[in-house]
Amino acid sequence: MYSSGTKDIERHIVAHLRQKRYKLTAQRLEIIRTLASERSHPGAMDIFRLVRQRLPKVSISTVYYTLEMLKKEGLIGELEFYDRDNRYDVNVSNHINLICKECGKIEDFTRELPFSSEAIEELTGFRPLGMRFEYYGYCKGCRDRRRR
Amino acid sequence: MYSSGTKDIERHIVAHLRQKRYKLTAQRLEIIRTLASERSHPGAMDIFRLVRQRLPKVSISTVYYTLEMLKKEGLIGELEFYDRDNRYDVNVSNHINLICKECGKIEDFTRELPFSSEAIEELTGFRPLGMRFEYYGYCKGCRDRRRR
DNA sequence: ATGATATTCGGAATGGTTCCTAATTAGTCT
DNA sequence: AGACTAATTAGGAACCATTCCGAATATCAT
Repeated sequence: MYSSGTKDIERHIVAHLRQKRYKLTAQRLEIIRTLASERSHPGAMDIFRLVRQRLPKVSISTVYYTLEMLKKEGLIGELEFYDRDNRYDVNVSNHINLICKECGKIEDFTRELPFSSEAIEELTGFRPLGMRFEYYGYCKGCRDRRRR
Repeated sequence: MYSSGTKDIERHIVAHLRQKRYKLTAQRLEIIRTLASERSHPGAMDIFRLVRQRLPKVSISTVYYTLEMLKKEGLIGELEFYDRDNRYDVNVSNHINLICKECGKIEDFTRELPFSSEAIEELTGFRPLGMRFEYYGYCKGCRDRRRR
Protein backbone atom coordinates (compact mmCIF):
# COMPACT_ATOMS: atom_id res chain seq x y z
CA MET A 1 0.00 0.00 0.00
CA TYR A 2 1.98 2.93 1.31
CA SER A 3 5.19 1.04 1.30
CA SER A 4 4.74 1.17 -2.45
CA GLY A 5 6.90 3.47 -4.50
CA THR A 6 6.33 6.93 -5.80
CA LYS A 7 5.32 5.72 -9.23
CA ASP A 8 2.76 3.31 -7.84
CA ILE A 9 1.09 5.98 -5.75
CA GLU A 10 1.04 8.30 -8.72
CA ARG A 11 -0.50 5.64 -10.93
CA HIS A 12 -3.06 4.76 -8.31
CA ILE A 13 -4.22 8.36 -7.96
CA VAL A 14 -4.29 8.99 -11.69
CA ALA A 15 -6.25 5.79 -12.30
CA HIS A 16 -8.79 6.79 -9.70
CA LEU A 17 -9.25 10.22 -11.25
CA ARG A 18 -9.49 8.83 -14.76
CA GLN A 19 -12.15 6.41 -13.64
CA LYS A 20 -14.07 9.27 -12.06
CA ARG A 21 -13.74 11.26 -15.29
CA TYR A 22 -11.67 14.07 -13.88
CA LYS A 23 -9.68 16.03 -16.41
CA LEU A 24 -6.03 15.20 -16.26
CA THR A 25 -4.41 18.55 -16.84
CA ALA A 26 -0.68 19.18 -16.80
CA GLN A 27 -1.06 21.14 -13.53
CA ARG A 28 -2.92 18.32 -11.90
CA LEU A 29 -0.43 15.68 -12.96
CA GLU A 30 2.46 17.74 -11.63
CA ILE A 31 0.72 18.30 -8.31
CA ILE A 32 0.06 14.58 -7.99
CA ARG A 33 3.62 13.72 -8.90
CA THR A 34 4.86 16.15 -6.27
CA LEU A 35 2.60 14.73 -3.58
CA ALA A 36 3.65 11.20 -4.42
CA SER A 37 7.36 11.92 -4.27
CA GLU A 38 7.46 14.37 -1.37
CA ARG A 39 6.83 12.28 1.70
CA SER A 40 7.64 15.15 4.05
CA HIS A 41 4.03 16.31 4.39
CA PRO A 42 4.45 19.36 2.14
CA GLY A 43 2.31 22.47 2.49
CA ALA A 44 0.38 24.10 -0.35
CA MET A 45 3.15 26.64 -0.83
CA ASP A 46 5.82 23.93 -0.95
CA ILE A 47 3.85 22.12 -3.63
CA PHE A 48 3.27 25.38 -5.47
CA ARG A 49 6.98 26.16 -5.56
CA LEU A 50 7.92 22.67 -6.72
CA VAL A 51 5.26 22.55 -9.42
CA ARG A 52 6.22 26.01 -10.64
CA GLN A 53 9.68 24.75 -11.48
CA ARG A 54 8.12 22.76 -14.32
CA LEU A 55 5.02 24.85 -14.97
CA PRO A 56 6.03 28.46 -14.32
CA LYS A 57 2.55 29.83 -14.92
CA VAL A 58 0.68 27.69 -12.41
CA SER A 59 -1.31 29.60 -9.81
CA ILE A 60 -1.66 28.94 -6.12
CA SER A 61 -5.44 28.82 -6.55
CA THR A 62 -5.02 25.81 -8.78
CA VAL A 63 -2.94 24.06 -6.15
CA TYR A 64 -5.62 24.63 -3.54
CA TYR A 65 -8.39 23.60 -5.94
CA THR A 66 -6.61 20.36 -6.76
CA LEU A 67 -5.73 19.55 -3.16
CA GLU A 68 -9.37 20.07 -2.22
CA MET A 69 -10.46 17.70 -4.95
CA LEU A 70 -7.92 15.03 -3.99
CA LYS A 71 -9.00 15.34 -0.39
CA LYS A 72 -12.67 14.92 -1.32
CA GLU A 73 -11.75 11.81 -3.27
CA GLY A 74 -10.00 10.43 -0.20
CA LEU A 75 -6.70 10.26 -2.06
CA ILE A 76 -4.77 12.48 0.32
CA GLY A 77 -5.05 13.56 3.93
CA GLU A 78 -4.87 17.13 5.17
CA LEU A 79 -3.39 18.23 8.47
CA GLU A 80 -4.79 21.59 9.39
CA PHE A 81 -2.94 24.11 11.55
CA TYR A 82 -4.06 27.52 12.64
CA ASP A 83 -0.59 28.96 13.00
CA ARG A 84 1.29 27.42 10.12
CA ASP A 85 0.63 26.07 6.63
CA ASN A 86 -1.67 23.12 6.32
CA ARG A 87 0.15 19.97 5.30
CA TYR A 88 -0.76 17.19 2.88
CA ASP A 89 -0.02 13.50 2.86
CA VAL A 90 -0.67 10.62 0.50
CA ASN A 91 -0.73 8.34 3.54
CA VAL A 92 -4.44 8.29 4.33
CA SER A 93 -4.28 5.55 6.94
CA ASN A 94 -4.97 6.32 10.58
CA HIS A 95 -1.68 7.03 12.29
CA ILE A 96 -0.01 9.29 14.83
CA ASN A 97 1.94 12.29 13.56
CA LEU A 98 5.10 13.33 15.33
CA ILE A 99 5.50 17.07 14.76
CA CYS A 100 8.79 18.82 15.48
CA LYS A 101 8.38 22.21 17.16
CA GLU A 102 11.83 23.22 16.00
CA CYS A 103 12.14 22.32 12.33
CA GLY A 104 8.51 21.64 11.49
CA LYS A 105 9.19 18.13 10.22
CA ILE A 106 6.32 15.68 10.49
CA GLU A 107 6.96 11.95 10.83
CA ASP A 108 4.39 9.19 10.71
CA PHE A 109 4.16 6.81 13.65
CA THR A 110 2.00 3.94 12.47
CA ARG A 111 0.90 1.61 15.22
CA GLU A 112 -2.17 -0.06 16.58
CA LEU A 113 -4.39 2.69 17.95
CA PRO A 114 -5.95 2.71 21.41
CA PHE A 115 -9.68 2.95 20.98
CA SER A 116 -11.66 1.73 18.02
CA SER A 117 -14.45 3.91 16.72
CA GLU A 118 -16.86 1.24 17.85
CA ALA A 119 -15.51 1.31 21.40
CA ILE A 120 -15.80 5.09 21.57
CA GLU A 121 -19.37 5.04 20.32
CA GLU A 122 -20.36 2.27 22.70
CA LEU A 123 -18.93 4.16 25.67
CA THR A 124 -20.05 7.68 24.85
CA GLY A 125 -22.67 7.77 22.10
CA PHE A 126 -20.24 9.87 20.05
CA ARG A 127 -19.81 8.50 16.53
CA PRO A 128 -16.23 9.03 15.32
CA LEU A 129 -15.72 9.46 11.60
CA GLY A 130 -12.18 10.74 11.52
CA MET A 131 -9.30 11.19 13.87
CA ARG A 132 -6.19 13.18 14.44
CA PHE A 133 -3.47 12.08 16.84
CA GLU A 134 -0.37 14.16 17.25
CA TYR A 135 2.62 14.47 19.49
CA TYR A 136 4.48 17.76 19.54
CA GLY A 137 8.10 17.80 20.53
CA TYR A 138 11.59 17.54 19.09
CA CYS A 139 12.59 15.14 16.33
CA LYS A 140 15.71 13.09 16.88
CA GLY A 141 17.90 15.55 15.01
CA CYS A 142 16.68 18.64 16.84
CA ARG A 143 16.70 16.86 20.19
CA ASP A 144 20.34 15.91 19.78
CA ARG A 145 21.29 19.35 18.53
CA ARG A 146 19.71 20.93 21.65
CA ARG A 147 21.34 18.45 23.96
CA ARG A 148 24.85 19.42 22.91
CA MET B 1 -8.82 17.48 40.51
CA TYR B 2 -11.08 18.27 37.60
CA SER B 3 -14.04 16.74 39.30
CA SER B 4 -13.73 19.74 41.59
CA GLY B 5 -16.29 22.49 41.32
CA THR B 6 -16.26 25.76 39.50
CA LYS B 7 -15.35 27.70 42.62
CA ASP B 8 -12.37 25.48 43.39
CA ILE B 9 -10.93 25.89 39.91
CA GLU B 10 -11.45 29.63 40.11
CA ARG B 11 -9.75 29.80 43.50
CA HIS B 12 -6.89 27.65 42.29
CA ILE B 13 -6.21 29.88 39.29
CA VAL B 14 -6.52 33.10 41.27
CA ALA B 15 -4.21 31.81 43.97
CA HIS B 16 -1.62 30.87 41.39
CA LEU B 17 -1.75 34.32 39.80
CA ARG B 18 -1.61 36.11 43.12
CA GLN B 19 1.43 34.12 44.09
CA LYS B 20 3.08 35.06 40.78
CA ARG B 21 2.21 38.73 41.40
CA TYR B 22 -0.12 39.12 38.45
CA LYS B 23 -2.57 42.00 38.74
CA LEU B 24 -6.05 40.80 39.50
CA THR B 25 -8.16 43.13 37.42
CA ALA B 26 -11.92 42.95 37.11
CA GLN B 27 -11.55 41.82 33.47
CA ARG B 28 -9.18 39.06 34.44
CA LEU B 29 -11.36 37.79 37.25
CA GLU B 30 -14.39 37.67 34.99
CA ILE B 31 -12.50 35.79 32.29
CA ILE B 32 -11.31 33.27 34.85
CA ARG B 33 -14.77 32.88 36.28
CA THR B 34 -16.13 32.27 32.80
CA LEU B 35 -13.49 29.68 31.97
CA ALA B 36 -14.10 27.89 35.26
CA SER B 37 -17.85 27.69 34.81
CA GLU B 38 -18.04 27.06 31.06
CA ARG B 39 -16.93 23.49 30.61
CA SER B 40 -17.95 23.49 26.95
CA HIS B 41 -14.50 24.51 25.65
CA PRO B 42 -15.51 28.08 24.85
CA GLY B 43 -13.79 30.13 22.18
CA ALA B 44 -12.33 33.60 22.69
CA MET B 45 -15.46 35.18 21.23
CA ASP B 46 -17.73 33.13 23.52
CA ILE B 47 -15.74 34.28 26.52
CA PHE B 48 -15.75 37.84 25.24
CA ARG B 49 -19.55 37.85 24.90
CA LEU B 50 -20.07 36.35 28.35
CA VAL B 51 -17.65 38.70 30.07
CA ARG B 52 -19.16 41.69 28.30
CA GLN B 53 -22.48 41.00 29.98
CA ARG B 54 -20.88 42.10 33.24
CA LEU B 55 -18.16 44.39 31.92
CA PRO B 56 -19.61 46.07 28.84
CA LYS B 57 -16.40 47.90 27.99
CA VAL B 58 -14.08 44.92 27.88
CA SER B 59 -12.18 44.46 24.62
CA ILE B 60 -11.44 41.31 22.69
CA SER B 61 -7.73 42.13 22.87
CA THR B 62 -7.90 41.82 26.62
CA VAL B 63 -9.51 38.41 26.34
CA TYR B 64 -6.72 37.21 24.06
CA TYR B 65 -4.04 38.77 26.24
CA THR B 66 -5.41 37.05 29.33
CA LEU B 67 -5.87 33.69 27.62
CA GLU B 68 -2.28 33.84 26.42
CA MET B 69 -1.09 34.54 29.95
CA LEU B 70 -3.15 31.73 31.47
CA LYS B 71 -1.84 29.38 28.81
CA LYS B 72 1.77 30.36 29.55
CA GLU B 73 1.12 29.69 33.22
CA GLY B 74 -0.17 26.25 32.34
CA LEU B 75 -3.56 27.04 33.87
CA ILE B 76 -5.59 26.38 30.73
CA GLY B 77 -5.18 24.40 27.55
CA GLU B 78 -5.75 25.72 24.06
CA LEU B 79 -7.11 23.75 21.14
CA GLU B 80 -6.12 25.44 17.92
CA PHE B 81 -8.11 25.14 14.70
CA TYR B 82 -7.42 26.69 11.36
CA ASP B 83 -11.01 26.86 10.21
CA ARG B 84 -12.84 27.72 13.39
CA ASP B 85 -12.32 29.54 16.68
CA ASN B 86 -9.62 28.24 18.95
CA ARG B 87 -11.08 26.72 22.10
CA TYR B 88 -9.99 26.90 25.71
CA ASP B 89 -10.23 24.43 28.56
CA VAL B 90 -9.36 24.45 32.23
CA ASN B 91 -8.78 20.72 31.95
CA VAL B 92 -5.05 20.62 31.25
CA SER B 93 -4.67 16.85 31.64
CA ASN B 94 -3.87 14.71 28.61
CA HIS B 95 -7.10 13.43 27.15
CA ILE B 96 -8.90 12.74 23.90
CA ASN B 97 -11.31 15.37 22.57
CA LEU B 98 -14.47 14.30 20.79
CA ILE B 99 -15.38 17.07 18.36
CA CYS B 100 -18.80 17.23 16.77
CA LYS B 101 -18.72 18.20 13.08
CA GLU B 102 -22.34 19.29 13.24
CA CYS B 103 -22.77 21.43 16.34
CA GLY B 104 -19.12 22.08 17.21
CA LYS B 105 -19.44 20.70 20.73
CA ILE B 106 -16.26 19.28 22.26
CA GLU B 107 -16.40 16.56 24.91
CA ASP B 108 -13.50 15.21 26.90
CA PHE B 109 -12.79 11.49 26.79
CA THR B 110 -10.36 10.83 29.60
CA ARG B 111 -8.79 7.41 29.50
CA GLU B 112 -5.46 5.72 29.67
CA LEU B 113 -3.55 6.71 26.54
CA PRO B 114 -1.82 4.31 24.19
CA PHE B 115 1.81 5.29 24.07
CA SER B 116 3.74 7.01 26.80
CA SER B 117 6.16 9.75 25.86
CA GLU B 118 8.96 7.48 27.01
CA ALA B 119 7.82 4.67 24.75
CA ILE B 120 7.62 7.00 21.75
CA GLU B 121 11.10 8.35 22.36
CA GLU B 122 12.55 4.90 22.85
CA LEU B 123 11.06 3.68 19.59
CA THR B 124 11.69 6.70 17.39
CA GLY B 125 14.11 9.16 18.96
CA PHE B 126 11.35 11.76 18.83
CA ARG B 127 10.88 13.51 22.18
CA PRO B 128 7.21 14.32 22.77
CA LEU B 129 6.43 17.35 24.90
CA GLY B 130 2.76 17.78 24.21
CA MET B 131 -0.01 15.93 22.51
CA ARG B 132 -3.32 16.35 20.83
CA PHE B 133 -5.69 13.49 20.26
CA GLU B 134 -9.03 14.09 18.60
CA TYR B 135 -11.89 12.21 17.10
CA TYR B 136 -14.16 14.03 14.66
CA GLY B 137 -17.70 12.85 14.21
CA TYR B 138 -21.19 13.33 15.55
CA CYS B 139 -22.05 13.75 19.20
CA LYS B 140 -24.86 11.63 20.60
CA GLY B 141 -27.43 14.36 20.07
CA CYS B 142 -26.52 15.10 16.47
CA ARG B 143 -26.11 11.43 15.66
CA ASP B 144 -29.63 10.65 16.83
CA ARG B 145 -31.07 13.69 15.09
CA ARG B 146 -29.52 12.56 11.79
CA ARG B 147 -30.69 9.02 12.25
CA ARG B 148 -34.33 9.98 12.42
C1' DA C 1 -13.75 19.50 -35.20
C1' DT C 2 -17.22 21.03 -31.96
C1' DG C 3 -19.54 21.86 -27.76
C1' DA C 4 -20.26 21.43 -22.89
C1' DT C 5 -18.19 21.68 -18.77
C1' DA C 6 -14.48 21.49 -15.70
C1' DT C 7 -10.40 23.77 -14.72
C1' DT C 8 -7.27 27.57 -14.45
C1' DC C 9 -5.65 32.12 -13.29
C1' DG C 10 -5.18 36.47 -10.93
C1' DG C 11 -6.84 39.28 -7.82
C1' DA C 12 -10.00 40.55 -4.21
C1' DA C 13 -12.11 39.19 0.04
C1' DT C 14 -12.20 36.79 4.42
C1' DG C 15 -11.81 36.56 9.46
C1' DG C 16 -9.73 34.94 13.69
C1' DT C 17 -5.72 36.32 15.80
C1' DT C 18 -1.80 39.30 16.59
C1' DC C 19 0.37 43.62 16.85
C1' DC C 20 0.74 48.46 18.09
C1' DT C 21 0.23 52.66 20.84
C1' DA C 22 -1.61 55.57 24.14
C1' DA C 23 -4.31 55.68 28.24
C1' DT C 24 -5.45 53.54 32.50
C1' DT C 25 -5.00 50.99 36.73
C1' DA C 26 -3.40 47.57 40.42
C1' DG C 27 -0.16 46.95 43.70
C1' DT C 28 3.73 48.84 46.29
C1' DC C 29 6.27 52.08 48.73
C1' DT C 30 6.70 56.11 51.58
C1' DA D 1 -3.59 58.90 51.72
C1' DG D 2 -0.72 60.08 47.79
C1' DA D 3 2.68 59.04 44.34
C1' DC D 4 5.16 55.91 41.53
C1' DT D 5 5.83 52.30 38.06
C1' DA D 6 5.20 48.60 35.49
C1' DA D 7 1.55 45.76 33.92
C1' DT D 8 -2.75 45.82 31.76
C1' DT D 9 -6.39 47.56 28.87
C1' DA D 10 -8.90 49.35 24.76
C1' DG D 11 -9.37 50.17 20.07
C1' DG D 12 -8.00 49.85 15.77
C1' DA D 13 -4.75 48.46 12.18
C1' DA D 14 -2.21 44.73 10.31
C1' DC D 15 -1.50 39.98 9.19
C1' DC D 16 -1.71 36.07 6.05
C1' DA D 17 -3.00 31.41 4.62
C1' DT D 18 -6.96 30.19 2.56
C1' DT D 19 -11.26 30.92 0.08
C1' DC D 20 -13.98 33.14 -3.20
C1' DC D 21 -15.01 35.28 -7.64
C1' DG D 22 -15.50 35.93 -12.63
C1' DA D 23 -13.65 35.61 -16.98
C1' DA D 24 -10.59 33.00 -19.98
C1' DT D 25 -8.99 28.55 -21.27
C1' DA D 26 -8.43 23.63 -22.02
C1' DT D 27 -9.97 18.77 -21.62
C1' DC D 28 -12.66 15.12 -23.07
C1' DA D 29 -16.77 12.98 -25.04
C1' DT D 30 -19.21 12.89 -29.11
